[in-house]
Amino acid sequence: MITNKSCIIRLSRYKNALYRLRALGFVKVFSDNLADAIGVLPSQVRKDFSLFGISGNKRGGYQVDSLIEKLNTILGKEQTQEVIIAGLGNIGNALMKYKGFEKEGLKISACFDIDSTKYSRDSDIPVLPLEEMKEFVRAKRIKIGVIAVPDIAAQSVLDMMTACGIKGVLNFAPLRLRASGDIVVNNVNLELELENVIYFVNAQEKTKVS
Amino acid sequence: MITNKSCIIRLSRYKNALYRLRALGFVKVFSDNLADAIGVLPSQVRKDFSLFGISGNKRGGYQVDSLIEKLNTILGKEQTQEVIIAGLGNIGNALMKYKGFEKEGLKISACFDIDSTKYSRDSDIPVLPLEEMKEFVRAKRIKIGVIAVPDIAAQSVLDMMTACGIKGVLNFAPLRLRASGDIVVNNVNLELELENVIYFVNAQEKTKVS
DNA sequence: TAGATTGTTAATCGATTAACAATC
DNA sequence: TAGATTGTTAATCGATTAACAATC
Repeated sequence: MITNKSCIIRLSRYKNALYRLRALGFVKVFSDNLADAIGVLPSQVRKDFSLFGISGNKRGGYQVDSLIEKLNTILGKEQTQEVIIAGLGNIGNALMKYKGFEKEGLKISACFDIDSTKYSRDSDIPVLPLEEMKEFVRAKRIKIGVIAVPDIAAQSVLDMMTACGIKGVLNFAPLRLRASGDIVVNNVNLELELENVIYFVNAQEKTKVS
Repeated sequence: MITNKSCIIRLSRYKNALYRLRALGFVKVFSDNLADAIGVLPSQVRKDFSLFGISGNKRGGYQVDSLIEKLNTILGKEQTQEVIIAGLGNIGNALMKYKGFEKEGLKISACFDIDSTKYSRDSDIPVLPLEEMKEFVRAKRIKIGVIAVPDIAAQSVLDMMTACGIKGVLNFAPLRLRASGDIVVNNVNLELELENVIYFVNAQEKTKVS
């Protein structure tokens, strides 16, 4: 199934919206309920679903429970996903402590750093030397990693993760990484996101003046 | 100038690439140097530039210095942009301490929280009660805010920022905020980004098997 | 001059939206 | 049955890519 990122992001949003709707007592939903909820058109919802073979009932909409289940299967959320973090600086630390992941079925299994003062083998989420990554990842068969190290170290950490058998990476270092092999890299660049806000604010102010 | 987000993101990337190229000694660049650097096609580079009235020299490429200057002007980076953060939890804290912003001309001017134990009026970046946001923002004419508060508080903080005169927001709360008036909201949803990586890893594994 | 590169126009591509037949 | 909603096909839209004349 080849689909684009924004389509998958919409599936996640549908899923989140459905949990809210279910909490409100909804048992079935129509494409326009979901469309309203995430801010797209009803035909977009139906199109997305048909792309993944999700079907509802003509005139009867979709059953909330089974829809959530199907979306979770597609998104790989039937089981808890274990994730490791490389780099225990500001961002790595925030991610480690962030409570939002747990309720999404994401478990931070360990953090890795080069600074030995940060090591703590016995804490809830162990902090280990980078050199132990391969052993840990292989033993636990972990597929997902987060890169939160300084820019200059990011490429070598990606290479290390690739060598460990990590299959997907969320990268916070603000530079383009060269991926070798078939590893998926998704970049989050906070400076760029802020710069983007600033551009559109300035653009809006200019159009208002003119 | 109405353009889409990905075009502006590319402008930021060109700019970053140009700094690197300049550091390597480049005085002029061609569209295919820049294309290589950020991973697009040369015609994309020229198209983007022509959209913003940036022109080079036929056969002579673009002057690095003046190109950087023009991009910085477009991106609103001629002067330091002051930013406030609402919410001093894990993410807010990481952003406050993050060194990457400073060298991008972004200054965190203050943080706001409801927890009085976090207040520190005299630190380098003051931490203030939420109620003082309006006064602070108006006095300093701040236009950009970051929302890093818990989900349930996010909408009310956006409303507060709107009331303060904030024009652009980077939102880390994983839910869709309703913007009133002409405020720009850019959402960063870390759970969604991770979920996305997981989906594509699973998708890739499936195609490899078959 | 010949060759290289821009800037712009046209073609392509893919994603979103609209329309509507099928049907519950 | 009449009305509402899906699922899919066709139309639209916008962004990316290719092509090429202009020109340095």
